[in-house]
Amino acid sequence: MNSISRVFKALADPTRRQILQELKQSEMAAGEIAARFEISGPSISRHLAILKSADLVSDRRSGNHILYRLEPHNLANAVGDFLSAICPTQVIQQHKIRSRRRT
Amino acid sequence: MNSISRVFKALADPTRRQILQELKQSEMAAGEIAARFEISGPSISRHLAILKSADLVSDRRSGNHILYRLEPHNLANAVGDFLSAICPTQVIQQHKIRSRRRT
DNA sequence: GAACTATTTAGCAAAATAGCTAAGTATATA
DNA sequence: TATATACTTAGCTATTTTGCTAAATAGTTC
Repeated sequence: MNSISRVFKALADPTRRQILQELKQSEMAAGEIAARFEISGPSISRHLAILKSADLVSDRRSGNHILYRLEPHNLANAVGDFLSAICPTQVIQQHKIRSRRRT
Repeated sequence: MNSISRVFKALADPTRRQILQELKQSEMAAGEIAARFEISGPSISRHLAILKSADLVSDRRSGNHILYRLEPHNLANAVGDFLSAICPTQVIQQHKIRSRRRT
């Protein structure tokens, strides 16, 4: 599966999108993430593996914990490239994902 | 299912993403779209229904044909809102989905 | 209205997805 | 080294998704 497919597949699940939201604040241990959801630890672990394989998060071990961190560049690249390929520039400009109007 | 979920589910399939790309040029009849893919007409018809239920395309009848049209605003809104919610402004600005640098 | 064209809907099979529990791996600590 | 903690991997089930063909619907034309 190619990169863009992995990203959009990863984003198709609401739990995974929510995990990304949680990680926006700061990196978190897998267990800490799991504690914020109703579903089981192993299920969250699998969601994290899917997010990681899409390069939307990265992980690192810290002692007994595994810390997950959002990788916003990869998210912005994949999704942004797609948007840019589909939507006329004008539409993107009209939307608030634009950067500041004047620099 | 809510709007954002419908959009991301719709975008999860590569055939559907490609349909959106094809529609970027101009509106097209269902059969004309189907002709560009290997898969059967009924399967394309279902993909179109999914894209429509996510408000990513609209359709209108013209005589014997049903013409599908890209709805880029809905695409930009849903995906853009999500990106804005997850990625720091800085990351979005660095990416080319930003609008022109200076106006 | 009968026949033709364009498209969708129905019904089915195969594959993918997401959930669970149980078992395995890795690190920390007594 | 034994035990505890934190996660992941394996193996299973239920559900959803995607593809197909056949049948139904909508509009056009003779």
